Amino acid sequence: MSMSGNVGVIPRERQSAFAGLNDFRQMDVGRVRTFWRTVERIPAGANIAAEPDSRKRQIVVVSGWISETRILPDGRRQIFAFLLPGDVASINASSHVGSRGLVALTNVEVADASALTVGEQGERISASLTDAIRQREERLFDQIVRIGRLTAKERVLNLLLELYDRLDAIGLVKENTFRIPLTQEVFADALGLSVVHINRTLQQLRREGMLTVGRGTVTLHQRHKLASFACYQSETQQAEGDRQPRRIGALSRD
Amino acid sequence: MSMSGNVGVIPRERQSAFAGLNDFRQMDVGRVRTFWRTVERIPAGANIAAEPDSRKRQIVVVSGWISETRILPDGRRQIFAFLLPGDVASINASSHVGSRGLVALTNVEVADASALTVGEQGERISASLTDAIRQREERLFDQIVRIGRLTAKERVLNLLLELYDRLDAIGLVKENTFRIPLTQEVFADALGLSVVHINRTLQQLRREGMLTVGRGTVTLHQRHKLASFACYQSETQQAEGDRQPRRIGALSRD
DNA sequence: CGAGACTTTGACCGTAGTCAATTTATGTGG
DNA sequence: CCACATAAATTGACTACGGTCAAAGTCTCG
Repeated sequence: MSMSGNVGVIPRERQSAFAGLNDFRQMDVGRVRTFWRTVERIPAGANIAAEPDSRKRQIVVVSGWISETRILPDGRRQIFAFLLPGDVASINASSHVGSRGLVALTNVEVADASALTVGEQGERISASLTDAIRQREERLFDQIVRIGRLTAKERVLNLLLELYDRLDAIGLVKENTFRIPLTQEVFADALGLSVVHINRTLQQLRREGMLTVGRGTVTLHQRHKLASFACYQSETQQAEGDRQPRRIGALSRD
Repeated sequence: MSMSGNVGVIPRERQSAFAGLNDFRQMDVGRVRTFWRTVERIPAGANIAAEPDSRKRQIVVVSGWISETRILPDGRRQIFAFLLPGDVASINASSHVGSRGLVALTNVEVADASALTVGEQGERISASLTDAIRQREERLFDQIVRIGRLTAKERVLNLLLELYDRLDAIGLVKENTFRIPLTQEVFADALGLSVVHINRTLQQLRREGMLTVGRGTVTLHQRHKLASFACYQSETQQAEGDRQPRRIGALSRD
């Protein structure tokens, strides 16, 4: 299964729409031009797979949303992360049965990361990619905490707060509002909840005036309060508190 | 906060106990000798923090169990992963409030990864470290699926199966049995469940003859059946099954 | 206008959490 | 080697968060 979509040059006009990307990774305009030339376009809903030849592959998202997903044999689905412009991901050549897969949630443009790390500015970009990878891992931890220890309300808020910050960083937030091309089902699969419960949770959050949702758009009110309520900490901290060391014992009786 | 424990040379005699480590990362004996010299010993229950000076740091576990943990401001705790001999982890200099922390679950010996990647064999070891890092990420995904989409019984089995495979790979499994220095509370924090429920789940699994637990030891019966029951796949596959593309819609009404 | 995808609602269920008490290790000092 | 202290494992009673099922309502788009 090879990558869906076609390769093409993105018209210059559109560049303005992604202006934020420049700031995000400190890539200079010249570099971004090169960027455009190696961009691949992928239609919404398509799978992003590695070329049959290349074993491994790293991509950078230029525009659009991607989800990293795994589907269990019985149909249950889990979304690990959402990839936004500027994010990096590796594709395992093996996109076969059950692996982690990348799915375009919108029309997407991706660039080959390896193609960006060569040349004069390569090192600089390489560094920002390294940083992107680090952030990516950090987000996986956040995701684990969300589904492992937070309640439904907290999960929803926590994820929305993360998306807010990430989108804000690339200039896609205006007046506490951002576009979010996610289905409630997708949201549910990311947060380990059922669609029905996501729906009810969103309603509750709306009723409580914590957020406004509508037409693919989300507005967060009083982000500070929300953050502390949902145990959210914008890309750095977290609260430690070493619990007193316990005896390291056996799992059980017998 | 600097790394707890003291640095010392590990007596040669003990090396035999970790024979499996050689096979695991294909490190030749000579290299392992160097290994020992840079080993740091950490007592059970202690925190493993970066030296105040070194910004980032990568370590390799030589012996013992470590947990990667985060504690939320309200005390809830989530364990991201368990580190076993041969595993790699990076320590953020900032071991302050709320970050991800490494906690020794047993007496532990760790080596500095960077110290291992220099010299003649450095490249070879470096490669195996890279591989270890890849596996590590893969396991984070497994962890997300576990707590996001599996039931309590499945979670417990799935994790035990993973530990089985990892311990087996380093020669620490005998007759389907392995030692597991985990408290039910630790187990609970890793699987996003309550201690009480972990306890009851273990009992149920015992009653159903799927496993035997006792005195810090676990025996898995009919691993194959357990694996399919718990959606476990030993470090490779997974079942894909692209759900039909849905319309990418808005999150809601209004 | 219809079809299909998505959202919403209601009724009901069940897995897992909470609280609190009890029992069972495990260890330590005398 | 025993008594006591403490961590860990267990149990029971009760709760509640979130899941399931099924039907209806909305929105989009061809």
